[in-house]
Amino acid sequence: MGTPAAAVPSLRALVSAGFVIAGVYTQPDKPAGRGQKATVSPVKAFAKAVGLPVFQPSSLKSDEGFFEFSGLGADVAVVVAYGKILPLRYLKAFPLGAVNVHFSLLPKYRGAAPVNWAIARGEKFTGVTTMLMDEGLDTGPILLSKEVGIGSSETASELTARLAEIGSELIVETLENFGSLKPVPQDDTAATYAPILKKSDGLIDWKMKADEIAARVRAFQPFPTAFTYLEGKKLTVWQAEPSGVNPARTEPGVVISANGGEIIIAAGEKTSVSMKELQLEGRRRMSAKAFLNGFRIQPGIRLG
RNA sequence: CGCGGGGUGGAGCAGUCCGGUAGCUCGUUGGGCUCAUAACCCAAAGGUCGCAGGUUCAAAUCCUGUCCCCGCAA
Repeated sequence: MGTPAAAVPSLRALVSAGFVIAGVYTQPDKPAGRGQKATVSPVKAFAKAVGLPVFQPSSLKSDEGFFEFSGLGADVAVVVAYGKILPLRYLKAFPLGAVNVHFSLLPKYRGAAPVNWAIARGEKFTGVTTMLMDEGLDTGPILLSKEVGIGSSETASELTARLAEIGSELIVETLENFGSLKPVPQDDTAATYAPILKKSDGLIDWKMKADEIAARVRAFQPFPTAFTYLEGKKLTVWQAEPSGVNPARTEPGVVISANGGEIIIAAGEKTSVSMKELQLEGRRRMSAKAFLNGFRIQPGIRLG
């Protein structure tokens, strides 16, 4: 059971490892993108490509839906970013229960956006964990986990792709050694949460320190992306890095300089940020240098 | 038929409303200046204005159709 691109490697790995897939559950096709075209989830696209049966219930509450699920007669359910809360009876439908692949080192970063928040908080490493699912939110006993370093300039998109691959190896290893693994209860006192990201989380608060802003720029990709406003238009920041101190104590959000291919913005606590890659609404993303060729930004104007 | 913006020399943009020699910043090439430079000065190359029709003496600009890109909303 899974939906986004991050779930595909696990499904592929299970197929390659020789596991028999009784069925693939994924979110229903939804109107998305420009012109509200029906969009197929990456997991569905892969499943259909390799000829696996696909199920896309819009709700898991009905009895018929559950009987269809339990009727698959599988040994275990594998869940990777499915996007729905599984009712308890689903977790107990098969002999070995349900195993989840979570992209953090549990009990840290429980929740929907573990990769994003790990980067946003400036973590140096995170990881992947497989666990037996219980009723709570990512609270089940741990089966296996693997630590993974976070690159200093790595975006959440890039890290998610890496973790997805590592997770695919971990889920295969978990299932192949299932009998000998001892589920270890999580230390709830050490738990932290990674709540689902909202659009508004992307709005840059220029009063934060430069390294925090830069971390969020990397953390909030591909959604909701870090953004600010330039003369009333939304300006998405795709790449940024701390740019030393802010000697003149310019107010946060004010442009300090904009030439030579660099756009320096004042941030909190006398720091400053260099915006390297930008995208103005309606335009495509481009380097700061290219941006300056067409948009003359004068020092002194305020963003946000 | 969800809303909107855009496709103009290698890059990013202006010009389109009020048709009539295609402009700006950057880059490139050559030359100059300088101890030197992403600095400065001079010069040059480079564009069938997304594509196809139409209107007109004349279309980047007006009309019709079509392809592609982007933001919002989901």
